[in-house]
Amino acid sequence: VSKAPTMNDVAREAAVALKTVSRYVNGKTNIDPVLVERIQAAITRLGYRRNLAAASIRPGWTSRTLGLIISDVANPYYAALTRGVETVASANGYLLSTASSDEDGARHDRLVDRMMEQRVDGLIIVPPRRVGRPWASVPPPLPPLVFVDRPSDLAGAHTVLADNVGGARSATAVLCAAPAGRIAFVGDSLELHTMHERHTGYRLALADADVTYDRDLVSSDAHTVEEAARTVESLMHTGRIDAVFAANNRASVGSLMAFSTTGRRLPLVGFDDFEAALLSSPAVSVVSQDAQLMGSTAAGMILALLAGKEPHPASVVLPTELLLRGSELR
Amino acid sequence: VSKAPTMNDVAREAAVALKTVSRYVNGKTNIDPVLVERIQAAITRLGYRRNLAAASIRPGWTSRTLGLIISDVANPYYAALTRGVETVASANGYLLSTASSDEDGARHDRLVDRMMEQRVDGLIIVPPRRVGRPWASVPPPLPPLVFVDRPSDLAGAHTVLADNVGGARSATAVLCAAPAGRIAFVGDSLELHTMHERHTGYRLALADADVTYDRDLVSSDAHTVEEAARTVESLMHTGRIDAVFAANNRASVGSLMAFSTTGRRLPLVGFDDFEAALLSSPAVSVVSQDAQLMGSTAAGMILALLAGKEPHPASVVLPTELLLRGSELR
DNA sequence: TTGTAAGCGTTATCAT
DNA sequence: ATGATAACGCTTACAA
Repeated sequence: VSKAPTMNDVAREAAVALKTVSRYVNGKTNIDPVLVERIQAAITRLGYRRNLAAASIRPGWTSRTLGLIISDVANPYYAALTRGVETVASANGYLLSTASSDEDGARHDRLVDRMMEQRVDGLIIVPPRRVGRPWASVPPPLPPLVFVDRPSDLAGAHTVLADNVGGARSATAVLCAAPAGRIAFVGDSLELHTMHERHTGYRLALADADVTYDRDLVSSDAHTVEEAARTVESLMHTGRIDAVFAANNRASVGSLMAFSTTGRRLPLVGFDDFEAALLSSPAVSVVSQDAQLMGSTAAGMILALLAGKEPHPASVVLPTELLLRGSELR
Repeated sequence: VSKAPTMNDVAREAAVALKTVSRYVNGKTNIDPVLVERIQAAITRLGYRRNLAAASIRPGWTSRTLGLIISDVANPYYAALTRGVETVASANGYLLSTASSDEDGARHDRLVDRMMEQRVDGLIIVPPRRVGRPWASVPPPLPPLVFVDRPSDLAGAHTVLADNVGGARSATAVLCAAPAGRIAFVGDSLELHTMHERHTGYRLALADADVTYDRDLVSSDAHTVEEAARTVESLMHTGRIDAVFAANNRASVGSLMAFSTTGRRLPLVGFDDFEAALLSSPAVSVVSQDAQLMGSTAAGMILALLAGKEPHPASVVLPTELLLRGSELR
């Protein structure tokens, strides 16, 4: 591995001044065509590639790199979000540094520090469940920051969220519409922001339909598909539920498994779409959230901030869509 | 947004020389404890963060950043691969720049150039379907390079592939084992390396079982789930097939849809695992490939190269695993 | 142990 | 239009 040729090498090879090469490389037009020819030739002869890292340390210059910290790329939801960010970034000439925090605050903080040290131009962040250091304690200057999927502890921060309350409310409302009563809420811990919101939507829909809220129908410890399946099964055995609102896709899949083992199905609507939803019969109705749009929206806000514009609105709540496919029916 | 404090600012604030701050920041031990104290204080007071981009342009220094170019992060397979790379990179203090080529050669080449200009230390690459410029035409020096999932046109390149031939062979063999005859191959274009290999495995298994190869049972235009479903349906209507080898997960899902619409199922084994596989009954047997392991293996090879070691072996073919879940039976 | 000075590859100022 | 020369923030000989 030899050393990469520098702009200086090109200048020497083309017998012009360093600055002229710089001008050429930066697309300046006022250059003698003869010299352009010589420079062009020297560049291809030497195989010169500009060093953007070196250029970025000049005042007023940037790395043209965005940072994205999510919880786990392997999760399809965050993968889609990543794609959204990437598409916008790339279309605007930005590279994207990605990293997964695994919901760990300390790890998350380390990644933030690392990206700031690398001088990314902007940071898009999914706050981890187990939060770490408060944002207020991070010394300025901070790069443009946008939080996605969950709110952050930073006051007045730019945020892109999904309408968890509205989505859960409409899903539950559909289940209420059938002339039946008891609708189970199956999900993860209510300490999680999204779960809390979906639970709120669930309660609002019940209230809308004059159904009394029953704490015993709410299960918030379905962390895995298997746990969700067991939960739904036991709720079905008690015979006290007539329908299921699955508050995340693990709960949806768990419900399907419970239906399959008990040989009996109940009306079901899930939150967040999943691949298998179309394959079961009836197909599973879901509240779908557009993760990719979330990502591209966040990236757009970062770009606005980088352009010196304050994005309007400062924060966004993206609507969800209720996809009725049959499973909501009795 | 004020200007970030520099090492010089810290030196002035702590009333020491620039070099001493540099020593401290780089973890050198031989520093007067009194000065350490002063420097530490100045750093927190000013909120100093080192500028890694600036450090990286010094000779012998690197950006400690890896680049990863895949076809699409939103594809669960590549998302898993990304996670594998990311985990290893992050554990070794490397940041990861990711980008999707969308299988487009020109786009891919642009991303490669961009990452090389940004001076990433190493590049992990999934060659796009519609290839662009040959690697031999890229002027040196090239960073350490590892190709994943598909072979590249670069002679002697380090590569990490899945055992597509072996996986398809074992899957087809299982279907041959049942005392039946005609096994359909449903997949995408055979021009794709992975498809070609899986088709080869399919043929080898047929030969192993003394079953004659019938070109009419091979469909290589199932680009989408819907197309695959239609293909399988029409094959079933002709009544000429007794089993299906689905050569990718779109074909697997399409087969399930065809079974559902025709109300009749055939023995089925798919290539590449998918979420819905466990939900259908019987559960779908698949050849599973460990994309995450592929990513971590590739990252490990890059790290070896960066450490000056030649990785052994220079290229890897990762085994696949045949997961029998019931759908392979009559 | 600490400081001075040079230099990494680039861009910007300001003469020419 | 072109070219010396000085930055940018950092590390490292080399001197003190």
